[in-house]
Amino acid sequence: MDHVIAERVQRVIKEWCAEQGWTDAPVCLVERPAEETHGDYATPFCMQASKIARQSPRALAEQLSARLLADPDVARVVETVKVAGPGFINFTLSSTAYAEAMRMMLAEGDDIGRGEHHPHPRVNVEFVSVNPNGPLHVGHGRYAAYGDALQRLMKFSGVNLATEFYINDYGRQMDRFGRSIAARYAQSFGVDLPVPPEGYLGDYVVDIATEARAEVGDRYLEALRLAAAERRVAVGGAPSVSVQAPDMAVGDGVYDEETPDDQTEWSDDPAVKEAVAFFRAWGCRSMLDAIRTELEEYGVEFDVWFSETTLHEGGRLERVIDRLLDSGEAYRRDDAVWLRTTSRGDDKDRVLIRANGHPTYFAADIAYHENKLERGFDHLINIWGADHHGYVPRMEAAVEILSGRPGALEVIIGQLVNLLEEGELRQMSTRRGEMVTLGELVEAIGVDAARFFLVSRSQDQTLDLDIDLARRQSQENPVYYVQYAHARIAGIVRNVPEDFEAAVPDDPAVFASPYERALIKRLDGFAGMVQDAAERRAPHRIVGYAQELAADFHVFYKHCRVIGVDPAEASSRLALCLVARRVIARCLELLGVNAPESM
RNA sequence: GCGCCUGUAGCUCAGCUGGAUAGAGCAACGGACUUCUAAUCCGUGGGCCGCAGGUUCGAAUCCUGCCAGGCGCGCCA
Repeated sequence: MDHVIAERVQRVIKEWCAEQGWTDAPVCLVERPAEETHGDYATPFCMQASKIARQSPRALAEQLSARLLADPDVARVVETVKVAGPGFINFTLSSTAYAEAMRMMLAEGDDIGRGEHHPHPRVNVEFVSVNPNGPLHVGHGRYAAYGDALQRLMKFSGVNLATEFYINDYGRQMDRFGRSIAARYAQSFGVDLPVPPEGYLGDYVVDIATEARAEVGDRYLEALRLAAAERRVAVGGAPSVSVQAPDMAVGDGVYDEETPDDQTEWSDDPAVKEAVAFFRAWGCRSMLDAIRTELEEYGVEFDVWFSETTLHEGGRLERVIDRLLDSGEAYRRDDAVWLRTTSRGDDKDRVLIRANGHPTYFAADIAYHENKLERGFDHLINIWGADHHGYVPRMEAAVEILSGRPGALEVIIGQLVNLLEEGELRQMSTRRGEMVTLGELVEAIGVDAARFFLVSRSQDQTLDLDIDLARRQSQENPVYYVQYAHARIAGIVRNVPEDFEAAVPDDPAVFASPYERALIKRLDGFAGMVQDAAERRAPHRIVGYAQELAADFHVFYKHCRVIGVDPAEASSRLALCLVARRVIARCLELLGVNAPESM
């Protein structure tokens, strides 16, 4: 309907401009006015063209509206043409336009709104990508809901796309996690081996240690006794570090390098190292299983799970760094290897290999993104939390160097979730184990409400989530409003007599009410909304659209009966219901929310 | 200090590649169920769109400055 009317109006106006001899006339926009009394469509063309025409916008509009009405193609779908306001031309649609639009939408079936599939470019969307050393928290839930809705939306709009989870299973944080589990394991045997000061103190660490003990018994007990003994010597008899959490948030400025615990480790004894390696691997597998299961229950699945460790083990890092050195994009200075990211807009060059010989996280990320490009992806989308936005310029520069073209990497920064409980801001820390997990949120309000709510706001907006409200809201959450519309339609369809057929008869009396027309117009806007939301990476628009659609349906439902009216009206309304049901179901599917048949 | 994000109704937020009288949900108040599900519908009240300039026929939207909040700025991950 949008295109049908826009094209016809634009053609007439273009012809008219040509007759006037204007070569640089402005583009004629045809849009839906915000105010319903202004008609179904409107164009501000005359205001824009009045300068060239050397006439007032209104005078121009009078001439053009007469011309438009005289055109048979326009007259078919347009009921009235009016000049209004400062010089708008407003149109209202004819009943023929509604009937034609409905026939087209009905014929599209389940594919209504689906974009044409484009095999190129191949797009990779990476999101969530956490260290597997703790449960997912609410912020991850937001990025998961956003990323998954975005990938579903982009696929539906026609993009060739695969999703990916990067497992940060390498490095110091994982070592600390391994030693935290080892300490809990040792403690379960009564050994005084405290959790490291930079370790993880959540109860789930104890659970993992318990599982490990059930599996391996006391196999690592002696090694950890040794670690406890050596450690006591190393700290010179000072009281061992309390098992209680230090009052310290993540990222409070304490440099990791200066943490003595990391420098001394527990012991150089091979048996101790082996024990720590075991608990690190055990914990990683255990957490990863838990995360995968939790995401599945949350309705989020990935095409590829990519382990950072495989980059280090396969010699990939060395290869890519050699390549960068050969090409001159990287260089050596002060015993370190640097990447010349300043050549691509970064503030300063970045270290790839530290003076101590260890690669940085950045180096691993470069190897990883090179791998994505080698796997044939043309466009890489990464969804990161706001706390990583300082990392964006160097990564964009790196991918530009790797791919040879700017813009191959698109980083979408998601803002954080502030949790409010009893009106108080709740600080979160993975290591202290003090946080609201995604699991707790889902338990409180359910998957449907959690996903619907967490994706309902623009991702670049910080989101205040009041836990108490979320708990209470379970009955009045907007998600139920949309689901209820779906269930109501399902009810109608169930109750329709067998011989009923959905169809749009050629009868001017069909779709005469404003309630039916509003619903048809809304449904007609679905395809445009999909394309727009996909291009803008804005799945929250689906939420707004779905609520508006549901509202239009509930009004229709109140005023227009389907069963028990005359046959032409009944079959046309049934057609309207079927299309509405498909579109609501599609919106909910794109959001990862259930579309219930009854409630 | 520099960079990114954000300031819109009592609350949570849409609208931001410029269009007419700025919207929704929640909260408040008043109505509507003999008929396909009342988790619904109808109505009422509620706004210097952070502030000040600029561009434009037209600015919540674009530009500049200021104010306020969040995040970031390491040879950490």
